[in-house]
Amino acid sequence: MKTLYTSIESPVGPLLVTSDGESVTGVYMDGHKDGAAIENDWVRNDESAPLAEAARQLDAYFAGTLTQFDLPLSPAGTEFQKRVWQELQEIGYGETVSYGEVARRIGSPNASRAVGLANGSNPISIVVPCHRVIGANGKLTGYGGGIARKAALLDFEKAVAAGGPFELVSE
Amino acid sequence: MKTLYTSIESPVGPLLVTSDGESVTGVYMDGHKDGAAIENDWVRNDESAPLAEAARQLDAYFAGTLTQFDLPLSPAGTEFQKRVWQELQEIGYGETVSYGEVARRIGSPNASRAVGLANGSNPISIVVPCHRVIGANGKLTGYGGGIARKAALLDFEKAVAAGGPFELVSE
DNA sequence: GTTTCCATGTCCGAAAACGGCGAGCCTGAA
DNA sequence: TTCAGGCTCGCCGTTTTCGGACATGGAAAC
Repeated sequence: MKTLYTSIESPVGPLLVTSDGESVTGVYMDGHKDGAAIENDWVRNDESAPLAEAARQLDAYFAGTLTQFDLPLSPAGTEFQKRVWQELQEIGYGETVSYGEVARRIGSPNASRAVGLANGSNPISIVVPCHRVIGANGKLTGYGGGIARKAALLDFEKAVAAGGPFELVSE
Repeated sequence: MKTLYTSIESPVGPLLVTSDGESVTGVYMDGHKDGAAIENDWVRNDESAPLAEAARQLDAYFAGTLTQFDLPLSPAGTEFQKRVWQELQEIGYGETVSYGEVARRIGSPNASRAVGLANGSNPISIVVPCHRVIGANGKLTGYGGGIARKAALLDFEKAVAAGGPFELVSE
């Protein structure tokens, strides 16, 4: 099962998108914490269905015309992590939720901290909106791609949702 | 990559043989130390090439007509373990070698004890002849399938090699 | 307020324990 | 003297265990 990948441009810098040929397995920002390195046995393929579709939807997202992704996803992780990532996709566009709230929703009320970790190891940035989870006190607290990007994404989504003029600062 | 398996009868009890479809990955005795348990996602298949061939050669081995196996093998293990298992296959039929000697042969003269461990975790009994390794003082010291079986196998091989009458006690 | 604890899942590095050993010594019996 | 046990101690890869670090949050004590 070879890993396919492509790279697309975006206001937050180039995005590396990976796939197993059937589903999207990752979306990484440049300079991401876990440094998404292209492995030797990966194959660049811009036409593979999941990758092409992901590129299309990401473009639409950054144009402000798409507020909900519809892609086959299969992120690699533990049961707990997958439960968290699943739950993240229930968070509406432009909304924010606290780590503790996510913990409650998945039935582990005390695992707020573990949710933070799972959040941090989310392989599919943006599409799985880990940027919509913030501290209970309103602070952003952290983001794999850097807090600045997290803030930019949230501001952008709020502006679009409000129908107002929007701008996503490049960096 | 599903695991295929079959089971064959032998003088030392039923043998569980596993394969990845291309090579033999394991040969386990009944009541083996690491208890070769059949997993849920394994598929019984007596006709798969490697398994059918393994069954044929094992039968010949126990009949005393085969003294050298010729099978595609791919045991799962660390580099060190694979080096050890590779070396084991160089030991002639009916011969015995000490743990320390094996250690010297693979270039780690002092790793005799580690060789013992690697020996113990050999997944392909009989075909990879871990039973031919004994203590420097001549004692058998140990065997995954039980010392009695180790002794029986060695006696059997010596008798066959000597051209004399042979008998492999059933248990 | 704010400071301190604790609960919680996962990963990672370090440390320790554990063997299918073997060489070196010592003891005790032919 | 000789040699077979038996004991101790170093060797080495693997596995297990343990302790910390973290994208937190709530309760309790000051």
